[in-house]
Amino acid sequence: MTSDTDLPTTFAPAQVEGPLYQRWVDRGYFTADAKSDRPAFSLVIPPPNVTGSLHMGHAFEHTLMDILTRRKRMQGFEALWLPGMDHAGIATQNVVEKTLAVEGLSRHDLGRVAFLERVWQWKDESGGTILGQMRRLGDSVDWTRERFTMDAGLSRAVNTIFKRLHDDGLIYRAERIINWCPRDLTALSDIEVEHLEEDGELVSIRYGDGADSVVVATTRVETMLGDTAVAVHPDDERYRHLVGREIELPLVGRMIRVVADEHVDPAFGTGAVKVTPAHDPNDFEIGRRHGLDNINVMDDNAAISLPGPWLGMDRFEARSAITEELRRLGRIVAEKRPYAHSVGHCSRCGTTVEPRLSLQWFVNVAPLAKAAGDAVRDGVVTIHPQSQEARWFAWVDNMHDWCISRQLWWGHRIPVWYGPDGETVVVGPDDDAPTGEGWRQDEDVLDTWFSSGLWPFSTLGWPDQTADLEKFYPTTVLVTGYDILFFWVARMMMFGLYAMKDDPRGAEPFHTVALHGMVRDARGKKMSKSFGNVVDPIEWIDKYGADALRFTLARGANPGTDVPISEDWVQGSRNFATKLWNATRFALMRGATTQGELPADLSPVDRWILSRLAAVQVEADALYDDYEFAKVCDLLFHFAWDEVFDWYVELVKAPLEAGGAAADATRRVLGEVLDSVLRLLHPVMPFLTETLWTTLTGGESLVVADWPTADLTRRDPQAEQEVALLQSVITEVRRFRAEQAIKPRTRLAAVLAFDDPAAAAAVPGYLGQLESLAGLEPVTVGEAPPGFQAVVVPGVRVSIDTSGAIDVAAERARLGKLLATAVNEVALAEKKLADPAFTGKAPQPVIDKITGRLTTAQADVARITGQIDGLPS
RNA sequence: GGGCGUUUAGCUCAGCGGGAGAGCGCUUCCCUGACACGGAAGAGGUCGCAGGUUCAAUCCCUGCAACGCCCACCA
Repeated sequence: MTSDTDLPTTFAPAQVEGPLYQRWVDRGYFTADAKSDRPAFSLVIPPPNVTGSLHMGHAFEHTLMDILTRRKRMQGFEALWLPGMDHAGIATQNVVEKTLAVEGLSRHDLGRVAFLERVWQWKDESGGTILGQMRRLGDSVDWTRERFTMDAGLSRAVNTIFKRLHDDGLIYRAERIINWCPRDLTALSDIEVEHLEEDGELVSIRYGDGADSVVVATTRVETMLGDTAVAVHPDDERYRHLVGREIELPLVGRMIRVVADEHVDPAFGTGAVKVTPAHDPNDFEIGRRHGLDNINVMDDNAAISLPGPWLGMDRFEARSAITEELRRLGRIVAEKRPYAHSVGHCSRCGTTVEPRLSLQWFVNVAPLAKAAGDAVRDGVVTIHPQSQEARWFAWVDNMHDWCISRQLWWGHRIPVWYGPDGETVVVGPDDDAPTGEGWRQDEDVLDTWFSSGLWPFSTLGWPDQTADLEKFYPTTVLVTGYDILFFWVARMMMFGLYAMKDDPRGAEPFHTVALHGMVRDARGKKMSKSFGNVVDPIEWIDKYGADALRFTLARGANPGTDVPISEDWVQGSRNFATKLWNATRFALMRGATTQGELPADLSPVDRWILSRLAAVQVEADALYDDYEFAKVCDLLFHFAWDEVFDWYVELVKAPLEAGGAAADATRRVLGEVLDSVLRLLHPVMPFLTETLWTTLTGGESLVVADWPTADLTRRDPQAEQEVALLQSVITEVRRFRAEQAIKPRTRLAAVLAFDDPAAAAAVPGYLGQLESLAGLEPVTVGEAPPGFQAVVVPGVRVSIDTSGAIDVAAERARLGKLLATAVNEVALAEKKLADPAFTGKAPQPVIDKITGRLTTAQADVARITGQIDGLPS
């Protein structure tokens, strides 16, 4: 009766996973064919500069994408990841590769090396960031800006979009106030600036003298050197006499104008504002309106550049020095310290950002952002979960122009050339760069999000009309974290909608944005180096298996919310994996098979589990479709473990022992159920299910197997009811035994009697199961002899031979508790039903439900009372 | 300064107008020939606080509190 299985007795993930992965790759399961006539399912996988590195968050993201892809592939789609790490050709990755080369690693080590993380986290002795490191490595690595090379395809795409936007007037070069990082020596876009609440100072200074004086306040005293005006509100009576006149700027001695501008809030402070057009965005706008001069007072390092006593002094030193001097001159009217206000910091290195006038390249985002907002508003693109849409609109509808030039060492150089006579030429993808004396290319590189924003189509060969682009654009879904909604998703939307606007298939880069949360530790804390709670996914994969880690991540993946993860959970998943392994092994030993048709004549237990399977399949499909991975995992976990393994397999043991046609049928059903369960679980536990499934079915691979579809004709409410009754009989007897402290090995004789025909018809068919699962032996049907103790469930009385030796007190206590809840239930239901307000207004189904509840509760009361009365005194 | 979210069992989280759920942890019993990474039976919550709407509120509304996140050019 025991058949051979290929499964080792113990489950060792490592021995299963590596070889399988290689086999899938070798057979091309991970490549997609643009020419196939299968429907396309494509998703965008973030380039490495987006995901950062192969840390837990990356593992999480990969897990979600792979879950989607595997299921879709099984459902008959041509599934494509765009384009996977192997094709990544963006600038950052080149840097990374060179870095890895220095350490003697290759890209194939990516799975084990948290590569980019390392690059970003590098600090030299002075606390410098990546820049310093690159300079340090400069001797051994050839990566100067000029010689930097990029993937040709991406380069072409970047140049194409740049030129198109420029020619449409959507990219321009201008002097604007930008966020400047004096440490990294580069401009930053708005979202690269992190605002932090800080204790600063608010200093009120008197400008001008006598009747022509006015008090202004500032948190950045040093900028006063560049003031070119004082602004007041046009309707402010207090200052009306000053408007248009000039007053003297202290320390500097320059005469500055008093201007009237709507921007000034007369109720704030003194109602007068110092205007520094070169160091404040608001002031810059005021300056533009009034034709003021822009005086830049700092150099790239944020040291004072204005000739005078403070020349060369750092901005913060200058702040106190200048304050001191003003105080000496009696110019300071008030000082508020500490003054809490928020200050911008470089998101890369933490340095306080200096708003500063600078000549940079910008994208005019208004029309692009509007399109991005409309796409979601019009339902062309769906953001999932929907609750995140609000954030999207708030952002997209209020976006400022995007500063895209960076003074960094890596990145895609701006495709603009300047001629000796002031010419400016934007070089398109098919143009030759101008040559000759005096021509030079713009020194700056593009914001990394500029090239990343092209990802969905540049990776498909755009601007060429490739077969890939034809088939896979627009992509089906983008899976990514809510933290980069604005960084990356927004850029892809803007570029996609713009660049592909003439595409008949649709311009949007993806139809659905599925947002997930951040991976956190067991206490819900963000994983971070400083907390010391960062876990390398490889560590847990080695310890518990990739399936265990993946199942854990998937099981925590509620859309849009963060995922706490801890070793305990991974252990739990590993336990589930082991359970699956052992259960399947057992089934194989008992001859479970997937060969042949399902027999028409099945036992109620077989019909029950098939019925449940059909229900679970329907539910699982709906959840998978809705990106509800946590719920899918939960559903399948409980169906497999509780229903299939703990009940079905146990109930079926006795019939299988008995043999015959019924046993053959059950072997087939067992095979059928496992087959489907393994398929359903494959997306979330690919390695384990592949091994088990191929052994069970002899099939080639789950990767190319069909997704199971629910057979609704198998739904069988009667069988479900019957088994539910059986389960409650067994459970009640077990509970009785446990409370009576009856040794598990002790076999007790029992006699069954029935209170309703359905039970009388069903239960006698399960005497074998009652014996093995409830520890009863022998079990007969008939009149209960005196002295037997009755365990009663609705419809069935099980009289058990306890040889008079039962713990009456314990039993009385147990029954008393049951009675109390039943009595309570009756009272509650009666009260409700007696209330005309309830019966008058509640919907009929609810009333029926309560009525039904009352009936059962009343029956329970009678039943339990009878039991208590039957107890020996 | 705006906006959003969270508050349910010891921990991490589901649920969301009509009988409080899961995983882990905990208690008791059991090494029964698939599995002790297991099996069986349990304990544990006035669903943040205060009002309101409703026949009915953990679920809807209002206020409050705590925590968290995002956004922000108010000197």
